Amino acid sequence: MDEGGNRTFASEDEAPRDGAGRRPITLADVAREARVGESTVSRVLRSHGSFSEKTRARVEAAVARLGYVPNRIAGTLASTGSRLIGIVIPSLTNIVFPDLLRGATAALEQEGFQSVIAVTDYDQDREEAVVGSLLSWRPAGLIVTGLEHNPGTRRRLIASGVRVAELLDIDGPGLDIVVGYSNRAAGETSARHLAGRGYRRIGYIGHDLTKDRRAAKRYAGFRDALAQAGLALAGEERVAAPSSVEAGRQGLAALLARSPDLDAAYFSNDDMALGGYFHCLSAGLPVPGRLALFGYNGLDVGRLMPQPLATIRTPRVEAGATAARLLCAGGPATVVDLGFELIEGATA
Amino acid sequence: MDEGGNRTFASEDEAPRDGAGRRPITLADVAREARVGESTVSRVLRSHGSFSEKTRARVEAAVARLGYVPNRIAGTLASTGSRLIGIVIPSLTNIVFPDLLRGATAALEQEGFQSVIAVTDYDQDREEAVVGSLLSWRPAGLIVTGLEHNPGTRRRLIASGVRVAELLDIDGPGLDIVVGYSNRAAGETSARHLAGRGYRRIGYIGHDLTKDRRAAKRYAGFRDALAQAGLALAGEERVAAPSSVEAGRQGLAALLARSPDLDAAYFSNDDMALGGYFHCLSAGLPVPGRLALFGYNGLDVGRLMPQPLATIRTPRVEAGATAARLLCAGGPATVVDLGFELIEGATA
DNA sequence: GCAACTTTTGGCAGCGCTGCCAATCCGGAC
DNA sequence: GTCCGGATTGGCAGCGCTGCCAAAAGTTGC
Repeated sequence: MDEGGNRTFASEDEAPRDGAGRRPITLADVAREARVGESTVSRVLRSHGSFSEKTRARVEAAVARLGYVPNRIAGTLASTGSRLIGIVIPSLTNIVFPDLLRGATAALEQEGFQSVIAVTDYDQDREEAVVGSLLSWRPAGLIVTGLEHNPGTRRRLIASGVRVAELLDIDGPGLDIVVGYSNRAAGETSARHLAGRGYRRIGYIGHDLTKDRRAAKRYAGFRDALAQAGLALAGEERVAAPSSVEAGRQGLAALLARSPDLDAAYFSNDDMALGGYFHCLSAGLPVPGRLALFGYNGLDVGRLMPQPLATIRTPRVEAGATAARLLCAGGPATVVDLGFELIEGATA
Repeated sequence: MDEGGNRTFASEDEAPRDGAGRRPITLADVAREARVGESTVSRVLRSHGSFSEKTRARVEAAVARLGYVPNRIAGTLASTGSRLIGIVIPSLTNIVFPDLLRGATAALEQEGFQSVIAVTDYDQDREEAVVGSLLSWRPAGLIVTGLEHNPGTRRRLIASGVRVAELLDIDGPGLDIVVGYSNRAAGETSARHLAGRGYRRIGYIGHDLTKDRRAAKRYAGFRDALAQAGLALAGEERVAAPSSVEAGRQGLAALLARSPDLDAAYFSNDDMALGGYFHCLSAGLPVPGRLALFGYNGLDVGRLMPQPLATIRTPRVEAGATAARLLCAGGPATVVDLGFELIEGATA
């Protein structure tokens, strides 16, 4: 039945069992060992249907004796649903997405699901490709980030008939389940906060907004709310790179070089803001006396800075967990607004 | 041939096609549509075996027309290898592991593999459970973290016959492929560096070492090298929590309260060290004049602090990528020492 | 035009498991 | 002892795809 060292085998039943490379052990082997039918083994292993206690013991003993590991590939093919959830995130560099994963995998595990992840690098074409790739595993559901997808992605998602949860944004129409918060409102809240505190010459330091649509929405909300307060951005710097501490530090330095008279800086993310804070420390700029700083996301690190960072805390872990639970539960399409929280901190 | 409002269907072949919920489209549908055999479609889709250009075009047109998505579950069951790699990491909170994932998923994608991830929360029993769960997907390989596993996990890994890569540690015997660096040597290097700079009253601030075996190895190496230099730890603080900025900040504060005369602090991780740095800033302790700080991992944030953090840079992304490539390549068992790099920084 | 190949193609038996259905067993009730 | 209904159990047809093998279609050389 397979490459047998140099003995020969009278019947397939005598072929060497697994252990480390031989014929894999199957449900049929367990059934034979336990002297019951295959369906009985299947029922016992899934605790589904009825069987006697004696049978259960027999089967479990056989499983242990043979070291049987069920083959979920076969199980999934034979049954319908797959107990796999695909998760598509733009990046693993920004801690925001591991947070989301964390919430999702924890909730999925409780429900007995497994997650397959894919990373898009904020590229919509890659998103389309990885969505296709994930769909080929016939997942029970898909978690994607944001509401903006290119037409091919939308088409695939819709055509697949798979439940989809779109995360971390609710500013726009969703396909099915939407879990997140309003980035636009977060931007507005940030602007109102800074304006309310009396800052007038406010600058913006952001990363690549064409790729990060949620950051673009915060930016738009921020500008609009400033305008309502009779203000305009006193300067801005877009770093053509993903959000990072370094981008924030260099961005603020560059912006101050051009517009030295800013009194506040709004960053597209907390890690950018932390970079800005480091710049202020290095340059000897008192915060917030000389320059106020405001971030976004509410990372732990901001809370622990000598002066806690003024920011917006977003429920990322909760979003992942909520989406996972909704997907598993299989209810109707919904939009869940988890909201966000203004953290006043001490830097603005 | 596809979704027809409320007609009835003469034969199963006329049953409504997918679109959003009907009978899923299969390879057989594509074959019929393209008027070729199923195996021909399969060959074209996998670019495997030979077929004419004309046939390729016909098949691709049919695929596009029907919106066919191959079913990898069925494909995997029918063929042998699964093009899935399971990745087991202890945590998603510490950026180290997303880094590892990043390297691995990027390399895997190039090879046409997909990754399934599972998180253990530094718990060996959970590791055993998730390894079992991942093995049931019959992955082509498994990436796990560290060399320490409980007996059940080892048994399963060995019995499965699946290739395994153990990452981020090379201090001990491995099962198959081992990719990483010596944590012990990193601890030693750190101690020698501090001792060489003339620090004499060195304290240690660490997180939960019973769970994080690699941190424990660094700690052991650090103590041993100090001893060789005729020194001993002048104090230590173990925070009973995972590594975090907060743990570092509180840990250093607590340690200094007990041992105010320390001249240097060695942290189990960079995020702990960053917390320590924040404490120094808040408490007005000059760094490194009053207290030197030394971390581990070489996170970006350390490089961008007003005074770059003295630390050890570890090749985490590279480790993930290397392991992924080795697993896909299928060579012999090996140990790959990627080494680490001392970053002198300005805090020690 | 034909033999000898090579390329292209189709048919079909599984891969290992689950779902359905029929068979068997068991414990009263009669 | 017999009959009945529910609890257990086994058999077997797929799930959708790939691998193998043989058939069909082209090619080339004479």
